[in-house]
Amino acid sequence: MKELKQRSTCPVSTSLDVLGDKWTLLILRDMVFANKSTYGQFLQSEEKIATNILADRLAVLEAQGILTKAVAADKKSKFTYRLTEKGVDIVPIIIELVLWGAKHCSTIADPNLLAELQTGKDAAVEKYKQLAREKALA
Amino acid sequence: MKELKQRSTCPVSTSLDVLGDKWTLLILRDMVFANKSTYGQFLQSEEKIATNILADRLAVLEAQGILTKAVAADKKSKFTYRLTEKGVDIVPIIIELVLWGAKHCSTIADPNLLAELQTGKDAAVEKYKQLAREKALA
DNA sequence: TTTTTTACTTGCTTTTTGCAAGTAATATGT
DNA sequence: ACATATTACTTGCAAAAAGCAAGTAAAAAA
Repeated sequence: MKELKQRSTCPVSTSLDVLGDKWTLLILRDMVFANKSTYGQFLQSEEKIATNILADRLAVLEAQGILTKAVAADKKSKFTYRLTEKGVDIVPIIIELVLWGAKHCSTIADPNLLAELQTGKDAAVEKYKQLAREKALA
Repeated sequence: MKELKQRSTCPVSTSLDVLGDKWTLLILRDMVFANKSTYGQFLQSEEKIATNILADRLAVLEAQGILTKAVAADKKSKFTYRLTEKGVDIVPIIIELVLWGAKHCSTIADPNLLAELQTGKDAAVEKYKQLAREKALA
C-alpha cells in the first residue's frame, strides 16, 4: 500500500499531496476524455510517460481510492482501470486546467470541447462526470 | 529567464508543465486566500517550503507572466509579488482543489469558505478573482 | 555603528525521474 | 505442441529535482 505524506491539513495542500505532479492528472485526463482504461493505452499518449512512473502512479491512485483495478473482460492478462466516485470528482479540476491552458498558453484544444465548456461550463462538467460514471460501469 | 519544456500541445498537459508540482499552487493559494505577497510571508506557511525552491518557483511564475515582482512601497529591501490576470485565472483551479480535498480527504477547511463555495460556486469564484485583482492594484 | 530584517545563493545529501533492458503470465498463430 | 506476440510490469543505473543547513549581501532599525 502506497502511502503519501500529508504536509498540512489544508485541502489545497492535501489535494496536491495526491495530484500535484506532472503525470497523475494526465492519466485521469486519458480516462475521462480519451476513454482509456489499460496500462498499454496510457503508455501510448503523446507525452510518453515512462513505464515505471505509470505503474507507480496507478498504484498510488488505486491506494487512494481514485480508481479500481480489475481483470479485463476479454483477456486474463489485461487489467481495466476504472474511476471511483472520488475519481469522477476530479473532472472539474481537469476541466479548469483545460480552460486555463487553452486561454493562456500555446496549446491546441478540441474546438468542440472548448465551445461546450465556454458556453455552459456547469452542464459540460456534469456531462463528463456522468460519462465517466457510465464508463466505470461498463 | 526560466524556460519550461512543453511535453505536448494538450492544454491539460501544458497547464501541468507550469503548475504541476507540489509547491507552485500553494504559493498562489497564499496570495489568493491568505493575502500574502512577500518572500518572507510565503516561507511562513504551514507546509514549510525550502528557500531555494521558493526562489525558483517565484522566478518561474514571474517568467510565465503569472505574477509580477516589484520593490515594496515601504522598504527598498522588500519585494512585493502580485498576480497578473493570467494569475487571477488560476483561482478556479485552486477552488476546485479546495472542494475535492475537503470532500474526499482528511482536511480542515474554513467552514465559511466551504459553505460559500458549496452554495454558490460561480459567485464565490468571481468574488475571489475580484479580490485578487484589487490586491494586485494596491 | 552594531544588529536585525529581507531576500536570496551555495554546497551537499537524498529522493524522484527518466531511460533501456529484462521478466513473466497469458494469448495467438502454424 | 511449439514458437511468437501481447500485456503488464520490474530492475538497474544515470540524471534531475528536492530538501536541508549554512552563508551572503543590501537595507533598515536600534
